[in-house]
Amino acid sequence: MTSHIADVLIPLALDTAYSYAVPIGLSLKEGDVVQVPLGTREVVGVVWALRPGAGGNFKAVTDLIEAPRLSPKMRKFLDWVAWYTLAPKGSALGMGLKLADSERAEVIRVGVRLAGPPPKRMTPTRQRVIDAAADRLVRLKRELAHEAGVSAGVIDGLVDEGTLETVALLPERAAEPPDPDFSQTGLSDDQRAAAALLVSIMGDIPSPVSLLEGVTGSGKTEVYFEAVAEAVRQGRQALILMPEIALTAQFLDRFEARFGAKPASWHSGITGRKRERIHAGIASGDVKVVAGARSALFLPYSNLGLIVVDEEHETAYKQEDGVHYHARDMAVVRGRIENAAVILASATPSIESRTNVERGRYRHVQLPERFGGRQLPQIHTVDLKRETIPPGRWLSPSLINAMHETLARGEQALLFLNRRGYAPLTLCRSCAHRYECPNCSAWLVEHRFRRSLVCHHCGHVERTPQACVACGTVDSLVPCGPGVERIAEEAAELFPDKRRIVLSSDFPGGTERLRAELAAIAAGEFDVVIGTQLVAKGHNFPLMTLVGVLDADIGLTSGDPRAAERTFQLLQQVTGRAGRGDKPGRALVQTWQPDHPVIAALVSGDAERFYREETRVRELAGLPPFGRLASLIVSATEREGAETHARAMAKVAEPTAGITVLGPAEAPLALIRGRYRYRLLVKTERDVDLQAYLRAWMARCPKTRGNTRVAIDVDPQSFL
DNA sequence: AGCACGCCGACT
DNA sequence: GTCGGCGTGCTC
Repeated sequence: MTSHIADVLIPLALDTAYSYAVPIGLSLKEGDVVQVPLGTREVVGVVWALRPGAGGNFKAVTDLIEAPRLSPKMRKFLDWVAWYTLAPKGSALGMGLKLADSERAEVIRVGVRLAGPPPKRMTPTRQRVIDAAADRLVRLKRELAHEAGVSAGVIDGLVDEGTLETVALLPERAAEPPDPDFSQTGLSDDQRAAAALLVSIMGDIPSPVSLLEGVTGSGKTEVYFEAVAEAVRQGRQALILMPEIALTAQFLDRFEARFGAKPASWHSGITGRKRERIHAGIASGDVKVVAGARSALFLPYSNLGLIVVDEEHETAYKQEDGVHYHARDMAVVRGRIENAAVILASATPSIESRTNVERGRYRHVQLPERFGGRQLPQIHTVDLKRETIPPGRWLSPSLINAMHETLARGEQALLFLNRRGYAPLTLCRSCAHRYECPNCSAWLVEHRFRRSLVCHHCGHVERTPQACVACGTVDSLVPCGPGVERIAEEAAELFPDKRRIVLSSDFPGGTERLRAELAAIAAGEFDVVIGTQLVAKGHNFPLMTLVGVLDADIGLTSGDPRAAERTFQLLQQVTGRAGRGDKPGRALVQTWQPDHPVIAALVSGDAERFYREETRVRELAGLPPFGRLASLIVSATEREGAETHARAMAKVAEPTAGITVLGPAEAPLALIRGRYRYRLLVKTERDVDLQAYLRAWMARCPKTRGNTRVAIDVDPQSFL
């Protein structure tokens, strides 16, 4: 006989909580983490609701798990995320709980110190240890061994002899507490005014959202640090969200310079004990400031006062597997639920954030100038219709001249081409065979360095053949078009004595080496940098005064409705790399269409102009002006199955008022790997509740349950 | 997510 | 004759 029933949500792809009987003697509260039987196994779940009643038909809750209880606000947030993203509630819970499930007791760390008489048998190594420990301070075993230049075994021996004693140390803190008044950075008048505005509205209810817009180098970070300081002064927590790649030592050092301690940092590389400590510290409120990638949004903050979304326009904030969500949008919602202020910071704000400013939903805080009077780069177009470039070459005479001038002054030049590999297309010169991917029929891209042909769609790799696979002719492969590797070859011929580096996401050696190379560039160890969009983001290169965009038209013609916006942002970011420090920089943008609105807006530096143009272009294309786009991803184990399925769903959807299927969109790489998936892009008219329609739509295709994932790109503000 | 159940192909 | 491949569906 029990008197209560617990509805337990389990972090699996289940949309409903399951009911369990609460055994007598187990006192539960809503939000408690519990263990329950499910089928043949035991799983962890969270009490989502508790109600009176006899649980005769139900299995019983096994036990209460020692883990921080999920607050009502956290549960509300997860419910909202599940509703908004059309994901099962259990999947949403998975994001908030998986972080906690390895909670184990903290091991007590031990240190050693000199305490007893010398050992009976003295040896030279033992003597070195005793000398090193002569000050009688407590040291970690490893540290002492290192200091004395001996192995840990010697220390153990001395502990057994009683010469050294072990001492329990306090557990290491997840993060040292930041001091909001550690050091005030010298802010300019503009920065001070912006910071004061952000700080002044922090306690407002409903919690305010601010768009902090400032060009590269205008000191956005220092400005939002003042808001972080204010949150800490108020005894509340602050979260700084950033794209994973931007979470660098450089950023943590800047934070430390301002606050005297590093923030807790949270990203996929933080594992094990450290992860648990930070998690527990956030739940208890000990950790005051977290700098993290998007998953940090789902941590159990006990008293969140501020969320900063740095580089808010970044597409990396979009999670495209499992639950689909945009971390920036979810941050706005979590801020509202937690009564925390939200600051969206960017040099190139997204269209939806601009729109929210225009509609008066977000406050616009602008930083007009580069800090310290730095100049914005001069941007010029190079009209490819007017310049003569020999076949097989891609650098225009204008760009080559500019490079000579720049390099002669000992400054750096960046050649930007958003295309990995050597050549995007490979043909056989004798039979015109075109190398395509066996899985997705996309062109295979030659990677000369790796001696292979790579599909940039699904990751398929094959060795570059010696002879044509179709006609057998030897050495007949012709590369068509340029990739960064080929540009590097051209630069090597033109500037043989200059130090060059090629950077792209397939850079050998992984993220760590990449970060080291970025630092080396900043330190001036290279003259010419050739890179893909990787170089557009995050890092500052103080010696770089020239940026050459080799083909500004890439991306403008893709079928993606956000192509223009993305290209504009990317080009504005990459040209913004030029002229840091006190050197004015310039950017040369090679293009076939100098009059294209994106290029024109880029050259004039007029983002507003771009935005107006973009809105007009979208209207002409029949697209909604912003947001209100959704993509449905239908997955199946066979390619044909997914495609047929998607088309069937489209048929059901078309007659539904307000939803138009725009057609298939290219599925992102992550979705293709492993399983074949198919993505449809749909739009809705103004004032149509997309969520409701998609729900109805999915209900009419019952077989799609669990097979369909829906990514929604709608302004969440309209649902608050 | 697991795990069971079920339906077809190749083996001691 | 079974063993085991995966495809499908359920878990309070």
